[in-house]
Amino acid sequence: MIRKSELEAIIKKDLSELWKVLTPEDKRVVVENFSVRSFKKNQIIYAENDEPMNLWILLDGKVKMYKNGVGDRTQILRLFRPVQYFGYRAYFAREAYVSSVAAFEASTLGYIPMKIVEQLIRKNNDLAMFFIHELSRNLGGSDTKIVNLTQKHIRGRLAEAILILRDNYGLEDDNQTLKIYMSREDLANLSNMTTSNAIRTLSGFVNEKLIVVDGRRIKITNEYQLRQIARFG
Amino acid sequence: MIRKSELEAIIKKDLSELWKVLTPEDKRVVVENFSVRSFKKNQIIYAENDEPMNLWILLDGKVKMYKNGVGDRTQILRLFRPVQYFGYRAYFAREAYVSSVAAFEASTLGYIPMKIVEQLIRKNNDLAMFFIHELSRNLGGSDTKIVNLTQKHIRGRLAEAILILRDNYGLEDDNQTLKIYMSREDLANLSNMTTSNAIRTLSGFVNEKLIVVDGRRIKITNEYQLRQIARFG
DNA sequence: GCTGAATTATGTTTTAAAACACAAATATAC
DNA sequence: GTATATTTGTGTTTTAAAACATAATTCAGC
Repeated sequence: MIRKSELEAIIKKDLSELWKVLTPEDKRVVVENFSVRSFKKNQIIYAENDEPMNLWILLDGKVKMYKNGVGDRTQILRLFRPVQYFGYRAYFAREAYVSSVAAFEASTLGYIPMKIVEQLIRKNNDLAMFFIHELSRNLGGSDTKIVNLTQKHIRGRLAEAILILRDNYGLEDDNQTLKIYMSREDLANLSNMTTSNAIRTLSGFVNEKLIVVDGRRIKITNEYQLRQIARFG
Repeated sequence: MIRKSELEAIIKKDLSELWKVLTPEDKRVVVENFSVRSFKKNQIIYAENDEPMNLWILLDGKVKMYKNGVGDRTQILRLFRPVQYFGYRAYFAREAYVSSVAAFEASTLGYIPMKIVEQLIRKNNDLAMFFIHELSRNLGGSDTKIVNLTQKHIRGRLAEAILILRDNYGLEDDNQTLKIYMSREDLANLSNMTTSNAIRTLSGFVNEKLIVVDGRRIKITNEYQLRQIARFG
């Protein structure tokens, strides 16, 4: 159990983007209704068809949003890093979740009942604009992803996935190594291909000296060329 | 030029969903800033990379939102019918349009500067919730589309496209014929395939007696089977 | 440390869909 | 009403990616 003062410190520090638009009264409501929960690696946070109850806030760790399609295949739709918010879309749409969310690695999450969030939104326009902005950016990304995943070839899709990982999670101190270490299968599910093809194409990039791979560690050595492949591949 | 009283009548009738959440003062602002414009068949309403200026309202006709990808290929992302709203996403995301919108057939559209809409939203929470709801539903649809277009086979994608057209534009009085008459190319662009494959697959459905085709007229004769193909194809 | 499971790797075969080619039918322009 | 362009329709070839098969390697549990 976390003490209330400690909790308030976490919220203030990590929710800054949201926090700064809240009134003192709003802040009190958030603190009263905020909970923290830890998830193990691969643990599911919520699943497709579940009823949306909470606004989730990733405080520490890495999380993937994905959707299961036809015949065992999985598509990773979005990746989250601290401090990002999810779980609100289905609630606002008044429908069940259309995707699942699971932890990539051991992660800490905060959550607030969506009913509380909705009450706050109905009184605070800046908060409403925050969600409008988030939803709008996600929708643009989703529309762009449709075209990338359907029209680009395998090499282009994988190159793009690698660059997305770089943009999302950043690089280690060497300024080259991706800060996320994911399985070939996840890499495949992110870029709409089979695991074998992810492995094969990744090896291709290594042969072409675009990247250096050591287990799950990916080091980008020729970003320019990788970007070319992502654009036209 | 349309008279103000006439304009107000159009707005009240067609914008009802939005209209009913507006205060008298909001309504006055909408009427003052509302314009109407006609578009010919295939005319572009706005294009990718344009700066978003207006909230568009389709009053009459049919409109497609699409995105050009690699090598001439086009993906139709969404279809609109009266009275639906678009053009606001990019403005809220503070980015240029990532897709284009064009008229399928001769259409009439209303538009309001997004600056005005934003001012209204900042004062009216119900209006904010309206856009949150719209964005949320679109985002769910877009995420689902990603999986459908990447994982289903050609037959499944086309079957689904036909059912989407049915849900979007409804049926003629015979309760079987789609109320939209689109080219094989548009049908292909909607379901992520080449025009030849759209033609070929459509012929296949005719042979299997799932549909009857007469030029651009599509009559659904075996909806159950079509739905099966859409689900598992 | 050993054992079984999961992950990574690579070669081969199969297949779905694109690309190409060309003809027929419609639609559009003059 | 004729000419031209566009759309529709089919057959054939090519190709990108999946499916299948089988090791090698790494990881996790006991």
